[in-house]
Amino acid sequence: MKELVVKLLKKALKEKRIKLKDEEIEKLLEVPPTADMGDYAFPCFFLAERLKEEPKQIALEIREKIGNAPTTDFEDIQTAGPYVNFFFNRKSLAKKLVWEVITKKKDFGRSKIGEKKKIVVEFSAPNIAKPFGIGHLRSTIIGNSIANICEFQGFKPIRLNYLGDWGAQFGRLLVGYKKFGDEKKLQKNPIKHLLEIYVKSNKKSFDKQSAEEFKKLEDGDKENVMLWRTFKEYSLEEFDKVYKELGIKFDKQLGESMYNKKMKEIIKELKEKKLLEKSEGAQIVNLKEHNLGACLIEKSDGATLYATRDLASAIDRHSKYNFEKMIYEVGQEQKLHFKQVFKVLELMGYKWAKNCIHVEHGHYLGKDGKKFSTRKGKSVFLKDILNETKSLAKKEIKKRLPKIKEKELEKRAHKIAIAAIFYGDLKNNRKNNIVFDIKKFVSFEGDTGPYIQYSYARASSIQRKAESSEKFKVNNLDPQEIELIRKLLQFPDVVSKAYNSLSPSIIANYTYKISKLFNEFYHACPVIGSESEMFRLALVEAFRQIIKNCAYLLGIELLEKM
RNA sequence: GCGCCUGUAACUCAGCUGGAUAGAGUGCUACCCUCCUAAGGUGGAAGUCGUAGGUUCAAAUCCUACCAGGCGCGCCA
Repeated sequence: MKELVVKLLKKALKEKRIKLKDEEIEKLLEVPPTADMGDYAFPCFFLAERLKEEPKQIALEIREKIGNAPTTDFEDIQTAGPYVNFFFNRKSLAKKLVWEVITKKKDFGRSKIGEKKKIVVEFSAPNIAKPFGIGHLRSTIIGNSIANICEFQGFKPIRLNYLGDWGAQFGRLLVGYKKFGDEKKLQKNPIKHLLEIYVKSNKKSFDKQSAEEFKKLEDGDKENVMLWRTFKEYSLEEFDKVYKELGIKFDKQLGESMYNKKMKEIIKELKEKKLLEKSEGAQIVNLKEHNLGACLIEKSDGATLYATRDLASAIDRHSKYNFEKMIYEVGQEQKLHFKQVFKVLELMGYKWAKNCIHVEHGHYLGKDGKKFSTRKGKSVFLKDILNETKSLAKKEIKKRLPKIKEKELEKRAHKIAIAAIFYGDLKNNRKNNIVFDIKKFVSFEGDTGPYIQYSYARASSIQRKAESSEKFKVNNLDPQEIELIRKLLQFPDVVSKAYNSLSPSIIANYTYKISKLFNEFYHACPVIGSESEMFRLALVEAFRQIIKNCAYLLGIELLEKM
C-alpha cells in the first residue's frame, strides 16, 4: 500500500523536477497521528529548504500535480498546511490488507533482506556454579527475541549460549570447596551449596589462594579439573531445566573453557603482530591512543583473562560461521570490554571486527535504586519469580474455571507466567535500567503479557463460534475498525524498525497497541450476527495472525482459551 | 577526575534517525456484564518533558554547560 503513495509522489515530484529515489520518499513518509489526517503523510519542509519556497505552497503544488482523486485506491488526497495527506480508500485497504495477512499467514511482515546470511547471537551466558538470576534473565529474553527478529528479516541466526565456565571465580570456588565443601550438600542442592561456598570465600583474605588455584586449574591440575567438571555438570543440569521452562533453545552451547588450549596461539599471534607489550608485570595491548585504556591479555602470573578468551572465540566463530554480523547480548557494564576486544581484533587485521556488535542492556535495580549483586549474596532468583507469578495465574484461572483439571491448570498457568515475565522485561527499552518490582511482574492487568494473551483468546473465541468464509464484502467501516486496520498495516515497518535498532521493545509496544485496539473494536463492534459478519471474522483472523507473529518475535506463547 | 548511559503525570515506563493537539499502565475517581471471555471497555482528575542556554520555519527528540541517578575506568567476568 505504501508503494502506491511513493509512486504517486515520485511522479508529481518529477514534474517539479525533483529527483528522489523510492527509498528516500519512503523514508520521508509519516503515519499521521490520527485517522482523520489520513493514512500516510508527506511533509514538505525538506523540500522547502531545497527550493527556498513556502512548505505550504509546495504541498499545494504537489497535490495539484498528483491530479485526480478519488481513485480505486485513494479516497482522497488533501493538503493540511505543509503536509500532503493520503487517505486510502479504506474499504479497498481493508480488503487488501486482510487478504494479504490471511494468505501470507506466518510470513506476513517477513523480509528477505537478510539473504539467509548468518548472524551469530550470543546471549544468556550464565555463570556456572551460580543460580540463574534476573540478571541473566534479561540477556536470555532479549537475546532470544533479537535472534527471532533477525530470522524474520531473512537472516539465519545462530543462537549461542556461551557459558561462563572458566575464569578466576573458579579459583574462589575451589578454595571455598576445599575449605567449606560438603559432598552430601552438593548432591542434594548443588547450586545452593556452591553459592554458599562462593559467598563465604569471596573475601580479600582468600585472594591470593584463589589466584593460585585458578592457575593450577589452567595448568591442568588433576584434582582441580575434576572438581571443576563436577561443578559444571551440576550447573548444566540446572540450566537445562531453566531453559526448558522458559522455552528457549540454542543452536550451540559452548563454554569459555573450550578456548583454554588456544590461549597460547592467540598470545603468539598478538606477539607476531607486535601488539603485545609488558606493563606492570602483565601483558597488554595498549589502546591509549584509541582512548580505550589497556586491554589485559595475560596476568603477571601467566593466567589468561576474559579478553583473551573472547578474542579466541571471536576468531574461531568467524572461521566456523563466516558470519555477516555477530551480536553479543551482554550487560552495559561490559561496554568497555567489548570496545577493547573489537579494537584489538581490528588491529590484528580482522576486517570483520566492524561487524561485531555489543547489544547492551540495563539492569534490574532494587527499590533503593541499587544493583542486585550475587557477590553480596543479594539477588533475585528466577525460580522465585516464576513460582510467584505461576501461583497467581493459577488463582486467577480457578476464579474463572473452578472445575479445571490440574494438568490443564498447570499448563495454562505456566504459559501465562512466562508471558508475564518475558513481556514485562521486553516492553522496556533494553538500554535502560529497570526498577524491579515483583508486584509489577505478577500483575495481569493493563500493559502486560497476559493482556496480550487475553486479547488473542477473545479473538480465538469468536472464531470458534462462527463459521468464516474466504469470501467477504466490506461494508461501511466503524472508526474502531479503521484504527485497527491502520495499525495492523504497520507491522512490516515495525519489524524492520526493531531490527535496525535491535530493540525488541518496539515489537512489544506494538503488540500492546494492536491488542488494545482489538479490545476497543471487540467492545464496539459485534462480529457474530452483524451485517459485516464475514468481513469482521476475516479482520479478527488477521489480528490473530499478526499477534501470533508478534508473539513469535517476543518468544511468548499464546492460548486459545484462558 | 575521565568516559558511557539515563532523567517525561503521584508511581513504573513508551515516545528520542527533529515535525501536526506529549502517550500508556498502575493508583485515584464515576460508569458499563439479559450482548462474541469484565485478565475487558467508556469518561474524569493528574505534565515547567531535570535546569539554563544554543541551533532550527519547527526541539521531549540535536548541541553545550550545570544538577541528579546508574555503570565503567589494569591483573573479575
